[in-house]
Amino acid sequence: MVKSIRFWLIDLNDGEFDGQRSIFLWGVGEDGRRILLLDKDFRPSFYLLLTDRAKTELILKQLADISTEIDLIAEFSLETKKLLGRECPAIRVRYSDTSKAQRLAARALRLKGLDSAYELDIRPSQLYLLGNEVAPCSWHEAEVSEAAGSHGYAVSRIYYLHGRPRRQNDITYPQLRVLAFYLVCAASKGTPDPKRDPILAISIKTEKGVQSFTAEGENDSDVLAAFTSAIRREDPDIVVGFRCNSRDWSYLTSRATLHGLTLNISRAMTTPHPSIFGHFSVTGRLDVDLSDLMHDIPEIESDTLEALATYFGASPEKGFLSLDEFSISGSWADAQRKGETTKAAEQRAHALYDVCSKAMDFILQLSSLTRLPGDHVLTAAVGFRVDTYLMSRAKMRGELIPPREERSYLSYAGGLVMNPTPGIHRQVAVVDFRSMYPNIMIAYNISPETLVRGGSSSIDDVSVSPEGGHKFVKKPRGFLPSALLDLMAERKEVEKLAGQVHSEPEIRILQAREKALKVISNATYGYTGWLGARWYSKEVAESTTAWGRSLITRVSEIAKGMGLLVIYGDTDSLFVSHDEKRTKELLQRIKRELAFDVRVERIYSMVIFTEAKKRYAGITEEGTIEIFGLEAVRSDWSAVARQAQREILGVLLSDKGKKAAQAALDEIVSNVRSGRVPLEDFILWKTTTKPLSEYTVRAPHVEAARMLEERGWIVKPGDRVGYLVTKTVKTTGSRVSPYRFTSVEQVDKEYYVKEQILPACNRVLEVIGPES
DNA sequence: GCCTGAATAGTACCA
DNA sequence: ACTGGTACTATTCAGGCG
Repeated sequence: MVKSIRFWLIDLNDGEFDGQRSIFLWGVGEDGRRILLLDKDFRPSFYLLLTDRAKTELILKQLADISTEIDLIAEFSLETKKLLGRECPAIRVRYSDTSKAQRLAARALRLKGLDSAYELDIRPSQLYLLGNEVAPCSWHEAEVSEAAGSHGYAVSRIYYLHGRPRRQNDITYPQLRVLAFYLVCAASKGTPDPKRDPILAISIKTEKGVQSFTAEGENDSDVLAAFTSAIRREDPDIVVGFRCNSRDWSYLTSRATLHGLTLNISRAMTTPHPSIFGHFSVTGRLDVDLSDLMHDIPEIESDTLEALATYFGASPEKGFLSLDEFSISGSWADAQRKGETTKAAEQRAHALYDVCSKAMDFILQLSSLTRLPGDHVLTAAVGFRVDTYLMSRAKMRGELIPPREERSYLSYAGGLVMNPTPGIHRQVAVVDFRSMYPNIMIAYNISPETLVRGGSSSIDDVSVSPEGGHKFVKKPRGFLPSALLDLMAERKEVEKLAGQVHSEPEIRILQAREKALKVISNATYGYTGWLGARWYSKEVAESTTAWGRSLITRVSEIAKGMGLLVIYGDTDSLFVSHDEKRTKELLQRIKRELAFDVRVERIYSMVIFTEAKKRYAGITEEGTIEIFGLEAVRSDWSAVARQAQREILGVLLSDKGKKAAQAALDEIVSNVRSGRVPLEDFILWKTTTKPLSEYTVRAPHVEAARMLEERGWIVKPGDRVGYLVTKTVKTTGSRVSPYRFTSVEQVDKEYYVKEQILPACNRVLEVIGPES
């Protein structure tokens, strides 16, 4: 019996059911039941571009012959598609077997009258999302008939789909079950090694509360078994960890293999398996690694769970209990240590749970917007998010999706950065363009297919970019501008809605939706200059920045023409001398003459510039100090130097004069020399960007990392290395030492005074006149 | 071999 | 692993000097 149901799509994959290839859609029904919907009728397809229409019949026959030869079940049909805006005939090939389809394409492209294959580089489950009105983390309506039994899957119903599900315009989501987990491993010699070091504890947090499984002695097989059954019992929709993709899942799998156990925790009773974007897939559930979230939040300085939790206000009231795996090893038999460690792990599982519930709206909205499944969307880099979003738009418009191509790097000019006027300035307005690059792309219709190659077009029909002289047709609206317009229009609408709605979950969801829209529209310009982009176009990227440079230059000229002082400018912002009346006039003139939206982003009652670009500090009228680019906000400077510079800036910006600042500096220096500073404040943190063996110079942080490696620590690209400069006199080599093996007595304080504190502070003090 | 200034490597910032 | 523009430190290297 066929009936209509509503469901929310959690995850999807393609696999086999009853010996038949099917798309598996894992969802939550309106009644809260966890369900599996099977689409047995979906066949992915790719396209072959037809260059010679007269040969169609012949080509179709040849294609059929090849398929028979390679034993591929395929259907062919002639369709009219668009390629970069131009209509063109294409042969659609519906196929059942991906690798055979690739073989068919390889041979087909040798035939006369065919040119390039499209959409063969996209996975079937992704094609399913793109080609239909189906989106992850969204509500759908579908016609289904119920299958008997649950076939061993962890769902309460299985349905066969009749036709495709249809996405509904509803941004809410059902009550989802979340399970957060945190792993503590023994670390007998540096970084825990799954071959050697057992898992000492796993803490999990669900709606019901916190629970821990701890190893008896060195045997963690019970821990693994308890964790497995806990997941099956709790049946979460979302499994949340921290570094679970880069560490926990493979650690768990390795330990399980060692004990001959199986971590069959997915809804298909399979084990977590590595998938695309360096991600682990737990079929039917969303595996969310919250460490990925930090790439989206630059405000979080250190890349730790504790910093993430603090940012989201999810830390325990009295702070986290310390958890140093290195020191636990060997003392696990001690009941008190064991208890403390377990408590610390529980705090972290709890914090992850809370962070997840606060970040969930954004993750789900981003997934639903881009159509990247909820567990991929955080792991996928910004470029892939834009890529997927554009792919779904292309599909809906009958546009062929361009393949990802190998390209060589070509540089182009970016934003304009002006030389600042050094010194202290009072009453300064920062005027900036709102969403400059997206608006430029819309205004000049900049897109790969609106670009005119060759010079035949009439000058009235095109916009010509400054400097590069690239031409873009004014009509019809381009692919990227139309995407940006939609994104910005929806953003405005969502903003408006958020202002009208007052109930708590709805407001949060709307704000998250807005953030997702913003992320995609802001990244689109950069995306066009990215070699990996399907819609890569250097001309598009460089024209966008060229118009940007021209705009900011004109703003600067207008300001100067009005007798305002232009103190600094970078890309889309301009610092000008401020008084109420003339700033207002400036804005009006810009709007009138340039037809772009500008606003006063900030008014500083005082701002300090050195001679350097991209580095300044200001104080607002409310007394908030903001620092950009200077040492005080650089994570690779020591805390002593950063704090010192911050303090000096504080004195100067509260108008206490240079002498007072100098006095404050003297005190800081003597305090450091007299030795009342903790070790942590001297640590220098730097990130390694590649394997240690690839470094060509003996950089300090690399030397420190090598010392760590000697002691059993594994330093991977992207890891932060903390080190100190010590007094050790060595004839050659460096004077650095990894922080966990250094005592404060070894620290070379003179280095920190002369090479850290004084340069950072003097840079600022030097630009201040003696009388200030 | 030692000193010095220029070139290069490396990182993290701003927009 | 979205872009280019930028500052800054430490290391490395080339060249002058004795």
